[in-house]
Amino acid sequence: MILKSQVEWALHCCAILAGLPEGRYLSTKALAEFHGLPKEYLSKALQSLSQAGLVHTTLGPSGGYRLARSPEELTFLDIVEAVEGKTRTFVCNEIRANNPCRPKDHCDSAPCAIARVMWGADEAWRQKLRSVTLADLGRTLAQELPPSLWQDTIDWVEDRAG
Amino acid sequence: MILKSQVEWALHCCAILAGLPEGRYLSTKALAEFHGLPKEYLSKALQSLSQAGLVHTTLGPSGGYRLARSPEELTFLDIVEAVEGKTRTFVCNEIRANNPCRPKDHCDSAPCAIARVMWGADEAWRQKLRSVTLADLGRTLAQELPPSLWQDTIDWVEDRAG
DNA sequence: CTAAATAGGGATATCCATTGTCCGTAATAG
DNA sequence: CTATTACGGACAATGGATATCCCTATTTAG
Repeated sequence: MILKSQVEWALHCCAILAGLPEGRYLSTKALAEFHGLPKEYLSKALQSLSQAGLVHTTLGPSGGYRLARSPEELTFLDIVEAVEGKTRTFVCNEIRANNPCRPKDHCDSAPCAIARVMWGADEAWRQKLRSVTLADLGRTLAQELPPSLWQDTIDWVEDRAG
Repeated sequence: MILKSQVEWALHCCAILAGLPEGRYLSTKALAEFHGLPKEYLSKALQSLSQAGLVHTTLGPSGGYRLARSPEELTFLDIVEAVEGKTRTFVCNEIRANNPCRPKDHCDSAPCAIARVMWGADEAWRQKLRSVTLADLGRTLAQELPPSLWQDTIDWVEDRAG
C-alpha cells in the first residue's frame, strides 16, 4: 500500500506555488520542467487540485496555477486527499457476517470492532497531515536550504510566472 | 491507496486464534469456512503470519495454526506489517534533485522536508496500530457480542480445533 | 484581429500489484 | 499406509496507477 507518486508531485508543486508572488500564475510546463516530470501526466495531478478547489487557474499565455488560499490555510491533508481521494485506507467487507453461528435475523449494533481500530489509525494519520500547513513547510525549507539556492529558485519561478 | 483485503482476513483470523484453547490448532480450512473466504488464497495470508513468526503451525491431520505469543503481546501493527509489509506508505523519489537551480555538487544534509512530514504521519498511523493488542480486541468483542453468539462461536471453533 | 499558449478532459496503451486458482512436496496424525 | 495438513511455486485474471496523445474552449500577447 503506497501512495501514488502524484501525491508527491502535488505536494512539491504546492510548495512552489506557495512561494509565488501574489496574483501571479505558474504553468504546468514550468512546474514539470522544474521537477523533471512528464508534463501531460503532472497535468492530471494539478487538475485534481483544481477540482478540489485548492488552486485557481487561468487560461491563455501567462496562464497557469496559483493557490486558492493562503499557505497558512492549506494543509498536507488537503493536498493528499485532493489527489488520493478521501476514502479510508481500510475497507471493511463485513466478513463477520459469514460467521456460521450467526442467527439469520442478527443485526449488528456497531461497526466491526476490527474496522474501528483500523479507522482510528487512519484518522491518526489524517490528523497528523492536517496539522502541517504549507506555511510550516515553507518555514522549514527557508531554514534548511542554502540561501543562494533558495533565492535562485525564487528567481527561477518568478521568471516564468505569468 | 487501500490496504489489501488479506490484512482484514489476517486480523479476523488472529481474533479467532486468540480465543483458541492453549495448545490447540485451527486449520486453514476451518478459518476459511468460518469467514466465507477462498481457502487457497487465505492460505497465503496465513503463511505471511507464519513467516513473520506471529503464529505456530503443525502439519498433518489436526494440524493448523495457533498464536506464537500471548494475545497481550500481539498488536494490530504486528499483523498488518506481516501481511502488508513494513515499507512506508510514502516513497520519496527525490524529485527535489531535479531543481534546475541546484549546483551539481550540491549534497543534501537532510531528507526531503515533504517526505519527513509524510513519514511522520505514517509513524502516527503505525503507533496507533501498535497501541492495540489482540487482547484488547478480545475484550471489546466479549463486551459487544451477544453472549449466545459469543459462546456458539467458541464452541464452533473448539469443535474443529486439532 | 490573429496567433500562440494555456487548462481541461477524453481515449488509449502499458505496466504492475492484487486477487485468485491449481498443483506438487514434505510432514504428521490416526 | 492413508488421509490431511502447511508450504511454496507457477500461472491466470483483474484492476488501478502510470503515461501519452489529441481535441476543445479560453485568454493573452502582439
